[in-house]
Amino acid sequence: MAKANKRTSLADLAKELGLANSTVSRALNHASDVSDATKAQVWALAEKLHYQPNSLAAALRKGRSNVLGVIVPHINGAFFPAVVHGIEEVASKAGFNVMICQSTEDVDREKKHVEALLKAQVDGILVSMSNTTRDYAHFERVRSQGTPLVFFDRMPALPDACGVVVDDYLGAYQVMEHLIEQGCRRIAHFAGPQILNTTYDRFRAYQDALKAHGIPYREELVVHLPGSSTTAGMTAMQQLLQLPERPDAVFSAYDFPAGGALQLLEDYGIRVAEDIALVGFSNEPFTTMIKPRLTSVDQHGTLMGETAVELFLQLLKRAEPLSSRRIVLKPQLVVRDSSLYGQPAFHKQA
Amino acid sequence: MAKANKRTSLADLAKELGLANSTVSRALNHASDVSDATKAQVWALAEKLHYQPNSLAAALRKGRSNVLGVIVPHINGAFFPAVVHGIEEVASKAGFNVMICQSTEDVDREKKHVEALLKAQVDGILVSMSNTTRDYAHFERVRSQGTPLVFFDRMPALPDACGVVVDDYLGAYQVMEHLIEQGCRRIAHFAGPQILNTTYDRFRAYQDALKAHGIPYREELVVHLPGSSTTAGMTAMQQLLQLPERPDAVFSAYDFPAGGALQLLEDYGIRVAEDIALVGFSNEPFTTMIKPRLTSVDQHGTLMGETAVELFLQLLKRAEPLSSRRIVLKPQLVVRDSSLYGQPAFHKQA
DNA sequence: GTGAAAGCGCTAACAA
DNA sequence: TTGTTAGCGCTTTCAC
Repeated sequence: MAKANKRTSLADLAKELGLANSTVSRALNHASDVSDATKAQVWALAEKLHYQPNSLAAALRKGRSNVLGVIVPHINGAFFPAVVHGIEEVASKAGFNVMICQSTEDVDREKKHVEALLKAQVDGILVSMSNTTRDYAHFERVRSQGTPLVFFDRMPALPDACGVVVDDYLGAYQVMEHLIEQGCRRIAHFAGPQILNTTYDRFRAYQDALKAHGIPYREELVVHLPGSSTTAGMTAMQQLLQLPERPDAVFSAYDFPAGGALQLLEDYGIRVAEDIALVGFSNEPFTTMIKPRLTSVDQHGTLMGETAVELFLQLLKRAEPLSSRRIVLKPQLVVRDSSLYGQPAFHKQA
Repeated sequence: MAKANKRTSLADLAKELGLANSTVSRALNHASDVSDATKAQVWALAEKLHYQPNSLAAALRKGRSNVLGVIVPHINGAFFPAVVHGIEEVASKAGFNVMICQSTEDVDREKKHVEALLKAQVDGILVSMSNTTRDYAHFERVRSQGTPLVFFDRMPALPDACGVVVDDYLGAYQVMEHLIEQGCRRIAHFAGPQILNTTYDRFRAYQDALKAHGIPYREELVVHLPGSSTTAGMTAMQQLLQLPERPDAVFSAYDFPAGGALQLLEDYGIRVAEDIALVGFSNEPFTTMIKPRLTSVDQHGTLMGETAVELFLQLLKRAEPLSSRRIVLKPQLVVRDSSLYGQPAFHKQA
């Protein structure tokens, strides 16, 4: 009877029912101009034969795939997974399937993913740049093809780029004001890659806040992290401890290095909070699990993802390439024990 | 000149060069039976016009998409991201693009993702089941369509299922032997969903190890976690502390609840390790950041992902549905401070 | 080494 | 309400 080796196609249904392909197509797509009887007939057979529409064929014909491509640097930690979650939530409600790709902080992969997504005829691309991305030609290509392109968190310095970011400058500035308020004056900074808007802004805020409060900027108090790992923070902290005069606070551009610093300080018998204040950035879940709990800045990852998709949906609607829109979310400073300078840390009391 | 509103197609190249579509197709695919001159010509024009092959069309025609679908319960924590990383590594080397979907522990989403992947004509599906999955009809459909299906970590109790798991039973058994060796006798267990092979096996090992060592099984020492979060562990620990006699050890089926328990114990002034041993499962990065550092079991996520893809590639080769293959990886007990019962914990010395 | 023609599975004019 | 027809962009026989 049925050919064993082949999936049933729309044409199979049509033939079996003596209907035209177009009628079956309309029936399956709940078109209004098909009799209920026919619809029922078609659907019944479709169920019976386990008919699976071929979305490739539909996409080819329609010129749109209902797929949204997403490129993230990685899915470690909690931030990008949160963004992805937000993206999926809104995208699926809007009828889009999401295709997630990791660049693993590698431009070449990023480029390859852009290519692949374009070839796969995705209806739009959401990107958070890798930290090795220097030129934006691959992004220009996307837009020149007319494919909506929305950045999130990490976006290039292009005047017409569209995207959602968090106000890293503000978040970092608040961290600094908080530390200064605590009485800290020799505040060190663990800096991230200066090529990224995010960590660049955090560094700028560090500098500006110092200046605004009449605290001299000391180059020796800034350590450029080779990565965002715990060990990177341990090495950085070690370097700071070599200084003739120890800093009284460290503002790390990421949480994990701050965690590493905390471990190292403990090894040296230096009490976090009491002897040295410590602040991270990202509000990773582990910040509440360590002692003392780590002060950090929340970036509202889920909201960012949701907003990015909404931006994409707007781009999709209008044909003109929409004047560059940059949505800026407010970060949130979350003060915990680690930054309460001079106060005995919680774990010493227990 | 060129129509502004349309991407250049293979046919455009052919027309422009006065060649047949087929020739251009062969040239682009580096076929051997095309003259080098023609190839060069075609490639030059392709570059010039920024030609992007339409992989949908190719897939439709060829009957294969070179896309591998992956469904994970979530990408929180470090385990599943590690698996995904392993998958991407091997898959991309084999020329496959990976499409990642999260079920968020929701069967309905899992089913929808299966459907979507099938419709998108993926060449195979890799799944780690959600913890709400009870029937496997949607998986049967995949295989009945002839699409290779490989499970990883969480797999259904189907005799012919193919997949890669870690030996959870062994890992848990080692945990128990370790604790018993430390002198623990009132060992509690934070149990995961018993519907999942993974957490079910961890629980079984808990029971079997007790029995093997002549330690009575006490129902009141087992708490079934409502989730794998920190707070779930705090609540569970609180429950255990209500008991007339406190346990001297807790083996948690997940790391995060163990972390939660640790926090709660600290609040109660109960010293982890010294007063009560604590062990988790998964070897999350945070386990080394807390004090005392948490003993755990590593599940080799990356290797699992790599292996899963290799299994998929094997399935793809042979036409027959390959006798069920179940690859079992050895877990690794990582002993840290938290389980050294009776010994003063590291954080008290500093 | 190249071309002509058919068709993957679906949708969308247009006609009836 | 349904059918006819054409074609999305590509690959693949089969000729030449």
